[in-house]
Amino acid sequence: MSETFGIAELAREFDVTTRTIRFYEDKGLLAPHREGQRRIYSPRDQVRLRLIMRGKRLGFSLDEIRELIDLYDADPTEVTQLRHFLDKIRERKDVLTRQQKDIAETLGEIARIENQCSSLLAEKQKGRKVAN
Amino acid sequence: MSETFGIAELAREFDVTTRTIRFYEDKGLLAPHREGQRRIYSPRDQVRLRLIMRGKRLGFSLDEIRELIDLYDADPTEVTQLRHFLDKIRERKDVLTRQQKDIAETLGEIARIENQCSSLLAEKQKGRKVAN
DNA sequence: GCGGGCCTTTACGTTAACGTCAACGTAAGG
DNA sequence: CCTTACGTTGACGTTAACGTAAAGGCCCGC
Repeated sequence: MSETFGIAELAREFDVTTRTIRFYEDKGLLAPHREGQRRIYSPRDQVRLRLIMRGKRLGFSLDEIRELIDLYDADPTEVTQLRHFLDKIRERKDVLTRQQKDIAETLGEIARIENQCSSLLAEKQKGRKVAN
Repeated sequence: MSETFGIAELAREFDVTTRTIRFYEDKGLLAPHREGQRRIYSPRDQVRLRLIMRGKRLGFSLDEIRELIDLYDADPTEVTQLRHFLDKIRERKDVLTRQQKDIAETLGEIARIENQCSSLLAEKQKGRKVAN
């Protein structure tokens, strides 16, 4: 019914260990509500964890991921902060754009190899039939 | 004249330390020719290092990077190997495609934030002029 | 001959991101 | 009351990817 998770549930859902989740909390990436001692994960926490996982897939460090997440839900009040904020955003954009390029290149090269391979495979199999 | 590099040159060129380069060699990612004791890096080695750096920007481990590079210059002779090879290639493609999606999402969200921010900044600056 | 630059190998140190283990609390079920 | 499941904190272990320092070889110009 409720959309809140216990730590074990959350761990199963995201296919990580509870240790990992607690570790992220230590690092300030999560801050679940508590019922007594126990951690309760709201939908918002779940979104955060999703963001964390996405960051990891992109190879970012936990520090970088926290910075990124902070961008998501901070709202800077002062103009100076706002500028700084925009700078950070653009840095991120640059990195991500760079990654896009890298991926495009790599995918291109891989595709070439794959084509060579699969046509080679086709050859071999044709040859086999004939040879037999 | 010659296109070969010493280790220090290479390090400067790619903005890494010589330690890093030697480390990659230890890990089997590079295998430079030697003149006596000294390492000589051919253009081919330079390409390899470039691939390594790209892999790192994408968050791959050195092991994963080596696998990828091995894909580049291996040519599998047996059909069984060829199949296995194609499997690996497709795995890579999947990961990269996944990353593409993740990046696209992240860039989208970041763009939204950037827009909010910059319009907010514009507001503030207009308000300032008026307020003054 | 000597400092400086470039190179070598060997080895121990460090950081991030967890894994693993210990020792304990609490609530439910038989 | 005992076990079982789920949770807690705390502390030490581990792996990857280097950093850093030690000790020395080779060649150059002064």
